[in-house]
Amino acid sequence: MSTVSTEPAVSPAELRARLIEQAARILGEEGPSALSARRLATAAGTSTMAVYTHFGSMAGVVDEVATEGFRRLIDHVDAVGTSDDPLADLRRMAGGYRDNALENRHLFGVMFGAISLGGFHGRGADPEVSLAAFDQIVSGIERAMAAGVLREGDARAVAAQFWSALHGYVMLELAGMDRVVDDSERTVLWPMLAHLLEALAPAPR
Amino acid sequence: MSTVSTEPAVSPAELRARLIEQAARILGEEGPSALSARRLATAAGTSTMAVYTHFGSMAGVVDEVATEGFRRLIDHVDAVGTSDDPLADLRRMAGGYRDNALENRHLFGVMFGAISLGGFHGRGADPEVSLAAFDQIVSGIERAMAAGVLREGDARAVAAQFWSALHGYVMLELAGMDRVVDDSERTVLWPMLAHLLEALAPAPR
DNA sequence: TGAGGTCGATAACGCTGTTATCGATCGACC
DNA sequence: GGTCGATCGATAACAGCGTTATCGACCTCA
Repeated sequence: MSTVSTEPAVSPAELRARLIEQAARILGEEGPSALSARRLATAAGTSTMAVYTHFGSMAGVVDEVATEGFRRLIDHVDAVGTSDDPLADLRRMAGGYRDNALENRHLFGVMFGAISLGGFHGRGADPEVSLAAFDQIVSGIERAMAAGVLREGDARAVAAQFWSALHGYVMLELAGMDRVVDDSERTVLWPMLAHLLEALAPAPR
Repeated sequence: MSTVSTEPAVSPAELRARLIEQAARILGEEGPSALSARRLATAAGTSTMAVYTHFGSMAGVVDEVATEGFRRLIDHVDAVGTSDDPLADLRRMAGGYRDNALENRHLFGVMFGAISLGGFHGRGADPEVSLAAFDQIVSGIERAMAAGVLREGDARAVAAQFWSALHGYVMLELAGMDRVVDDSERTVLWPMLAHLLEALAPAPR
């Protein structure tokens, strides 16, 4: 028998990807407190040093995971597709946004919670990726304007309003604040978005 | 000279209050990563054990600080007072909410960020206090309904919509997302709230 | 075949949250 | 008035944390 290792001998790039993947998994399954350098390294089958050669610090890991979270959000929202009813598309985008947040609550927290306790919080996700997520909403608004169901105007500003309202509802829901109002999905989220879009509708002539 | 100590000999209740006060101060001045049991104990002039006898764990401290944050928010919003223009009052409440968040961003993060990294997050603030904060908004909405500038309806549901939109804008601003839209206070926050209230206005007869 | 450089495994630093132990101090009750 | 009981906090220890220095192994290119 030779001394040749029978192990796969992963490349640095593979290892890096595996670290991000495992970090996202641990975060999602066990929450923020379970994500440590040693734990992450073991899960990825390597040593803690690999974490530091690839990401510099745990904050670097978090930034990378946050970016990954935005990529998944984009995919999730993209999956709802488009129809010939741009307002319905916006509603379905909102639903996708919310579903993604509820299914990946810890990941969502990292994406937006520069605010973190006891924690490493780095500089946040790659702006290019988080901007792409915002651009999805902008596109949705633009389609609605082009179709004449929303008043023409600054699509980015309108998209930011839509996003703020949606995001706020989701954040409050994640924080458990939805308990202050019963059945809030039916009496808060959808009416709120409907009101916003209604006020942005073209003036009746 | 007797052996009587010249120290103040603080009571347990005083010490507890001092711990909460110092925890809020450290968090506000130096951020989440500076808040440790030893650091907190030293700042309050005691030992780490005091933290555990009074709060059980650091998570307990965080819950208490979050509750304190809601109390300060309530005071801040209360300070705007009321006028005979309920809609203007709502706008000023929103301004107070936002100002409070920007001035105490770490505290704000703890209040709503059950989401925390590497962290202790406990069960959140005392529901009674956070509910009181929500009730401020409900009262504002009720006054507007009573004055006939908002359509009569479920004030709690409407308040939740108002809160969601406001909260979402503030959270995105704290996360640095306001950079995706220029001058967002003027083109996002106020127009968004105006649109929401406009859609909730009584139907013209 | 050799040289250079990248990458990760090992071990150590000071710090963290948390707990066991124990002494002091204060109030109640006989 | 004196003693008993309980509450509270100071000390010291534990395992685990992020991070770093060291160093050996490997892969690439000449």
